[in-house]
Amino acid sequence: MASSIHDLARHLNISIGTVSRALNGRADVNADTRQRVLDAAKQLNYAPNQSGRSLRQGATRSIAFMLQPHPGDLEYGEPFFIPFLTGLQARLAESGLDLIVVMGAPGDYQQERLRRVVETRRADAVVLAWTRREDERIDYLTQAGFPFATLGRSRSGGMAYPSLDLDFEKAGADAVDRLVSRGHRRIAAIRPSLDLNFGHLFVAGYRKALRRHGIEVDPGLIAEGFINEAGGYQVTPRVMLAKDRPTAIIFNNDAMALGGCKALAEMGIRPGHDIAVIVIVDTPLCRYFSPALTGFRPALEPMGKRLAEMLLASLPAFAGPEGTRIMREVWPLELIARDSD
Amino acid sequence: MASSIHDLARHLNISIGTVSRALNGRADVNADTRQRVLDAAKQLNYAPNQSGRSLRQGATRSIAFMLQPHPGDLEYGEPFFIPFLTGLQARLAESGLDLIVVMGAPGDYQQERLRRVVETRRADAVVLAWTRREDERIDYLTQAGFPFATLGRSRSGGMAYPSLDLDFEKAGADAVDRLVSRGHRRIAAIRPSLDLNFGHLFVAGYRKALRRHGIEVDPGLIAEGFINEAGGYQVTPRVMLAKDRPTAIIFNNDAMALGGCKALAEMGIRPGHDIAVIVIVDTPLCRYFSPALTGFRPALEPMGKRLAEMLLASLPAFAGPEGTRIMREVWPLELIARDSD
DNA sequence: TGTTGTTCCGTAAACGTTTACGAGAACACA
DNA sequence: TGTGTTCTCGTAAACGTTTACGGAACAACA
Repeated sequence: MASSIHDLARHLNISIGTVSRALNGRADVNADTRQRVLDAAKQLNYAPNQSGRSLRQGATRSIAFMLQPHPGDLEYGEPFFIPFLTGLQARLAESGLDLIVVMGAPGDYQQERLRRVVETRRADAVVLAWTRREDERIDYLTQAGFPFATLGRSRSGGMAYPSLDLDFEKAGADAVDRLVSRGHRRIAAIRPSLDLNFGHLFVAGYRKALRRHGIEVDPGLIAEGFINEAGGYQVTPRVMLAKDRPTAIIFNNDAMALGGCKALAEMGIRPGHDIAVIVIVDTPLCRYFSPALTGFRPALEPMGKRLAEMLLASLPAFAGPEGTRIMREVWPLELIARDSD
Repeated sequence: MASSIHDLARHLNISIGTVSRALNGRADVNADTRQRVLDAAKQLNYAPNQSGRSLRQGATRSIAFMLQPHPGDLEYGEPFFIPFLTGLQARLAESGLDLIVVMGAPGDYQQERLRRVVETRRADAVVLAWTRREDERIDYLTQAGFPFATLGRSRSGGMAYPSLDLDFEKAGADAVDRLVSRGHRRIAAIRPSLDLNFGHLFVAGYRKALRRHGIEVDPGLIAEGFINEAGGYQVTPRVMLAKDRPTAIIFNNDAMALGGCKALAEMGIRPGHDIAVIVIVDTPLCRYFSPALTGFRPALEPMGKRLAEMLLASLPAFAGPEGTRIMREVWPLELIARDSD
């Protein structure tokens, strides 16, 4: 089954050097020799051995993405990344690169897996997600001189790498603006750990907008939970027990909102009627929930494509004009108004 | 940064052969030579180049899993697999194997990507999911003699491979039993394409149980939709317009149920009050939905571990006693009774 | 004829490992 | 002293590629 370049050479009675050159489209090979090689390759079902090629070229032609279940949540994972990965893979494939996703264990913060990928040279570059405010992965990669790009910002690594993020800060502010314009002044925020940079940004925007409207930020209206259904469920009652009850809640994401709405329902509070609800990162769940939840929709697949482009531009082997090396982009989050606020 | 076995040898003034033997724990190397090598390896931050090793050994020490967004759904993907992959990766890591997930484009049915992985020898074995009733991927792999295992059954490939599946047929039947015992006789089923084997199995169990109870199967109460929120939303009204309205609906999975409940809500029908709802594959969403949805919970992470074990047992390099080669297991689905039925 | 250039191809080294083979040293034993 | 055994290590080949280099064949031109 496994036919090598030697098989082709023997079959055609030419040297392996010529076969390789023909396969790789080099100029110094006769046109019909090339054709014969190509035909034979098809006939013998030839495909280059990736290990041999990588070894010789010092490049694997593949990009690694690290996927990891939420800490504290082994039940279900993050559907968020699938469309992003689809876009990423599509663009990388255009340049002949494979995308491989390496799974990490739930708790280990990826450090070990990352080292393993880098040191055993399993990939030519890495794409990071779930960036933390201070992110040791980024420090490690910059210090090791290994190419990478991130989905999400961080303060680590001197920002000398391509990164693409969503404007969670603006979304947080927009959510507040919208609620205030509808008469709300007691607005709660349910967020994940501030260590997660998007959580930090969301709350930063939320605070800023409140102040702009002359509303004092009440710490009792901000609560932190695990970034899943259980987190929202546990934490939402806490803000509802504040002296002066909130009339609106902004949730970081769909899962937290789902858990939160469950808690509200158990307290006899109906989202969309008795309280306004907005979620920052919109998903199909928000759309099909009853009431349909107002949220901000990210363009995940285009983002995947774009980050691939930015990463490619930073790789010497693919770089275009020198000027376009490091890029940092922040994409807007589009408000989808529905029934919950 | 990248230190090779030659660097170690030069540094210690011994031959690369000895270094390699020391690193690989072979017997014919002096105890303190080994210790010196190990120390130097740590000091020089040595990690074996994966390409070199694979090339020499003819094995990559990694297993591939194919992940692919739903056809017709580029918005969000399948969180189902994350805990499964976590279990898979954990068990594989114990045997020194890496798990890589290769992303496919949404439409391409994986055939091309699969060929690519196999022919370029990027992995030593493959794990397949979303098995179809007749699955050309399985045919291809068996015919190519490439090791693999599947999450889900199929009729393809002569069953000469390890596979692990959930008992969707029994779950379908159990759901019917439960509903009948609560007085329902008009029970609808919302399913995905019958080509997806779990969809087929679920409906088979549903039909069988109905007949056992002497209830005629009404084709008007079975509807097919995309296996996502939109699918459930589109298709649910169809069964509700049957002459003799159903009093209960069984949904294939959470996303379809979410869409279906939305459609019901718009018709003024309240799940748990006006109609009973059960979903086959339970998720946290079911638990936190209002009303909480009765469903059947799979043990995803243990399943990942188990399938890894079965796959390992089928690989010559890892096989234990010869007798334990091909295994096929079907795991039960545990009913979680909640408020929706 | 001699020189120069072009086109095409073969040779061989190199990438970083693992491993079969053999050899030197040390030791045991008669 | 001679023989055999054991321990330890070095040598070199091999895995499947890519590619620098050089050479053969031929054409063009003076």
